[in-house]
Amino acid sequence: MKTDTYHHGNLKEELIEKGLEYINRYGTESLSMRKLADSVGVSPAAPYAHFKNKEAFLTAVRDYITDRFYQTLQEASERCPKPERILLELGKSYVRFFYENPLYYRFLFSRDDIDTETYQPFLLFRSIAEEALGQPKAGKAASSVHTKVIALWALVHGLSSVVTIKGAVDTDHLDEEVEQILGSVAV
Amino acid sequence: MKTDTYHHGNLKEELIEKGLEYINRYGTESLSMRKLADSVGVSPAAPYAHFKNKEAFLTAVRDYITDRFYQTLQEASERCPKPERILLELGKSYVRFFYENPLYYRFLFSRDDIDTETYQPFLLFRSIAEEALGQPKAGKAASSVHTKVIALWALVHGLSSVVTIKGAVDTDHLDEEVEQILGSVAV
DNA sequence: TTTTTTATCTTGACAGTGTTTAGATTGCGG
DNA sequence: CCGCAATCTAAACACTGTCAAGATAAAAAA
Repeated sequence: MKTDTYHHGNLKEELIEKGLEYINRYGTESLSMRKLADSVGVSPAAPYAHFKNKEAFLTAVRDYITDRFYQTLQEASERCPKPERILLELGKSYVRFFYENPLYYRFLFSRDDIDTETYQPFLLFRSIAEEALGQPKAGKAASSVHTKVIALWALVHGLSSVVTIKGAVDTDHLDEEVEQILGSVAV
Repeated sequence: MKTDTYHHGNLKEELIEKGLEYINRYGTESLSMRKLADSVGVSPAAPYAHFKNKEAFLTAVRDYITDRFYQTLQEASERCPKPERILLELGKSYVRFFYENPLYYRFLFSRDDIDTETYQPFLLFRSIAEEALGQPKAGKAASSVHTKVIALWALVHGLSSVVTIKGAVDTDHLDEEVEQILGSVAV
């Protein structure tokens, strides 16, 4: 708040938010710790009191975005009244999130340490999808549900990437398009 | 070939190949023009006789990879004898290409100037998919085929991304998995 | 309260980066 | 063979990530 104090106050949070803003506007490549520090009114080395290095900072921003993403999915699933439409709503939110923030997709998935068993957005997606597709019981049924979940996930995930490519999807009617596409592969 | 000449000979090509190799081994972030120049035995500024700047160089490498990708898809489609299986074979090659070169996916699609109408791999994919799904004639049928093509593209594209995420797909039996996933959404 | 500790920030430095400029070298067309 | 254009080197610039030493202030301990 007050800018002329020696101690900034909440530098860590402000750095993350400014970084988030910058990434969504200009991308990750041109982001520099020095510019970021300067834009917050702090010396070049100040951020290193809160982050071990640039990579650690970017990880923090990624975690921040991932949280937002997770919340978006959760809200979408809670908002949907009819259980037979929940997969459609979930898919639409998934794609819309990245459509509205085109640079997030590349940024989020540019790391290689994501694990299916710990990645919260996927775990949420999976549990909802499993419920909607019918609980897996045993044997062949379970593996069939599993592949279908992966297929659906890959589909919305791919759509999120494809939607940023010019001419692929009519983004003026994004929700309808996504719904149609999801419908065309028989959810 | 001979290293001790003032003029390198084919610096441009060698830079691209070395860059390609580096990216696939260490990723794009840590790639530097100076290291690259050094690894080819040339002074730091030499690459700039062939590329306007780093971005232009990376674009050249992207184009190079995109060509390889295109050829891979084309070969897969030509290799497949049965027309009813061509979509499966195409999808498997698509995914396998990025599975074998995990860093290519991020690198290729980190630019935002891809256009559906000029991006060769997509044009190839579309023409094959349209053929396999039945030529669009007019009216509703055409738009139905179009959405299905986008859906399939998004699916294999998403799988290419998902396949690099730990635990998502059993990569020991990649082809079978992909075939099963494609089958589960009724191609 | 006063004192001590700890977290936070600044200053100054270093190596590495992209890139430009001026000049050296060389292959090639006349 | 000569001159031109392409290709390279050397030297420089601004900028980057990041570390070490010290300044400041907030929090904890006395």
